[in-house]
Amino acid sequence: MVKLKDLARELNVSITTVSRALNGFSDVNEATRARVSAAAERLGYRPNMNARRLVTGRAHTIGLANPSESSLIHEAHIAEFLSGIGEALSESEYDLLLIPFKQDDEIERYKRAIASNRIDALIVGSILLHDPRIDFLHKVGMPFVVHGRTETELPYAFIDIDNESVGYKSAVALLEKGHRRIGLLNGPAEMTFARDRELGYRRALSERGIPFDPALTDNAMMADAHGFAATQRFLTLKKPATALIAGSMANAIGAIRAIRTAGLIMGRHVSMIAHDDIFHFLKPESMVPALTTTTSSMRAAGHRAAEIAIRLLDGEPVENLQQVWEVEMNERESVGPAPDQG
Amino acid sequence: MVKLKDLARELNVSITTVSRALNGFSDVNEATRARVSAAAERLGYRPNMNARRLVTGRAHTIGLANPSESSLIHEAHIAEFLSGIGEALSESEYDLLLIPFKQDDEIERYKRAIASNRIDALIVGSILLHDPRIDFLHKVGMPFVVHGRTETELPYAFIDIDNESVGYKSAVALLEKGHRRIGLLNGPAEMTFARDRELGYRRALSERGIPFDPALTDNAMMADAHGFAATQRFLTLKKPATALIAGSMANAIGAIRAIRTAGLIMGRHVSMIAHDDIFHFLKPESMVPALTTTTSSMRAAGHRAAEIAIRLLDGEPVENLQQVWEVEMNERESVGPAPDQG
DNA sequence: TTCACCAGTCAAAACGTTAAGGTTGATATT
DNA sequence: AATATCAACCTTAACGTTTTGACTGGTGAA
Repeated sequence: MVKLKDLARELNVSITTVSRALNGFSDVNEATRARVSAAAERLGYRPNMNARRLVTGRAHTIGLANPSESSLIHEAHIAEFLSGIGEALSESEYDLLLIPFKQDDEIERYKRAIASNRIDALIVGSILLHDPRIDFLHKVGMPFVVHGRTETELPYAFIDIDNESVGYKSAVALLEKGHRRIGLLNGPAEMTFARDRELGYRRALSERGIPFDPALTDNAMMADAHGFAATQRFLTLKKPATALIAGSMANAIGAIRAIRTAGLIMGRHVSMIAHDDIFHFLKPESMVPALTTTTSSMRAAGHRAAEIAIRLLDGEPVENLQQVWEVEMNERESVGPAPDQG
Repeated sequence: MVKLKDLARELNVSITTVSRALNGFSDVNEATRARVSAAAERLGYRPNMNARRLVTGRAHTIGLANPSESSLIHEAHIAEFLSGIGEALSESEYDLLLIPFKQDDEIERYKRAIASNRIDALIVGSILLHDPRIDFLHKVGMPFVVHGRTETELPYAFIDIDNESVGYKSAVALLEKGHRRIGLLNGPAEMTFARDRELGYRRALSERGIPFDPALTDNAMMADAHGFAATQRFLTLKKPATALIAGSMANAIGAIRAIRTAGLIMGRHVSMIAHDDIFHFLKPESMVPALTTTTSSMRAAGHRAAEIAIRLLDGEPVENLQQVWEVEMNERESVGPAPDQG
């Protein structure tokens, strides 16, 4: 492995000069810099990251916690999110450290990663309404970016989509088609995004004077099986749902199966709008009928989260690093007018 | 951040003694070791990873390449695989470095990670029949574990499932029900796993004297839309398929939709067996009808891959680190007898 | 008594880089 | 002519570990 010393010997200059030449300092002659760069290129020099990390005290690495039991939404979403982070980081020479954790040792894992100087910043997801991780990170002063939001007085950097609007827009679109019984297949109640979506959903209802019926909401992790079960429940109520809002493509698939199993046709007997985080292996436009969705790219969110982390480390104030993305609605074929109720 | 020096001062011993006590050397008095451990615990000492890495020359980190354009099967699978790696690594204090790459710079990224001393070993997936990455890693002498297999004379550590058997068992199960026209929804032809599955499929056919019909195989990335399109093609041949083998749950979903769209019933008009890598958000047993599958856990594979990497670094010979897992068949409701052909 | 040995400890060097401050010799300023 | 300034380079010290080899004082053997 070729190191600074080798380059220095080769070029008859000091190690310092080589280092400063490569790092773009102004007190090195342009001719020398050119010679150094050429030699570095020729010999395939790459700085030893660990030496650099030790002396600078910066790990040049961003951490991301990853649950070992893939329980929550995480599952497929995280792959896309990760790719987005990867895109952003590879442009800026930062590394990504995955921090695996199980059940309840997440904060313990954070401590370990922080104390051993492995990371400069952290990206945290799967955010709860009241999330102890946020308090902890604040307390120890580790820079962090939240994917989502939480209830706290403390300032923090985040990237989130407007989940209130997801619930609101979806509900409004269905209400305008005459639907009055709209089932909400939502995420776990303790998660902020699920709370926000319900808030939007309820606002749409109340603006139109329609009472909220708790029997028409389901809180569970977003999985195929839950979408199926909850939809079956919604469709067999005394006053069954005529429309559904699905929290993700995963439970939308289950919902579609439940609709079919009941002998109903989506877009005719039952309408549906799903939220799509964009998986490449499951496209709403290729469903039959094509699924109307609210859309936001998980990958883009990962990309942005990483960018925010880097800007944070570059000293940009937290206030500039709080972003909420509007979601767009893609109207397709799964929404139709409410059927006449007997 | 508390360091060795702090502990040494606190305990009135040398830095060396603290280090050796903590690292379990035999030449330190048990009483001293106890005092040191207690103090380390009390003050929350964690070794600075970067200093340790620098002096030992080992990064204590395993790398995993991650495509930025999530094109191939990778997508959802990688999340499970990652979790498995995470499980294994967290038990052994190793870190996991994600190495993002796009299109064709994968080997370039490897070089960078290796030369800068970021990783001790690499796990590589999405393996091609002839894979330049394997040759490269051999050449530079970086320890690596392959998830899958490739055609090469060189020895290497791997974890793979018996894909030939996946193709064979699935085909046999369908042939025994009288099916003679079996569509194979396979992965890209240049990938080893897809080649192996086709090999098994063809062996089953030829053992029964049934000619292989290329019109009944489809090679494409495993996505919903491809499953749909290929199934439509298979079902509209002059002599249509009466059964399908789907390479993953992703294109199985598309296939199911195509079957329904054609007004056919799975398990009755068309039988199907899919390979299931086990996603928690998509369960074959909760499909209607429940899907018969061959099963292998992507998560378990990730776990094992990481274990192999660690054993490799511990000096275990490559020959001991080559594992092929048998897959099991889960019979459910999507396979029925071949319908009478007009 | 002398020597060898051993358990337990330590000082010093090394890992490869960055950063602080000093040293040149040449040019500009007075 | 003396002094200040400056570009360009260098020496040295750090970063926090691990590791090597040396040093103790005590014990047992000769």
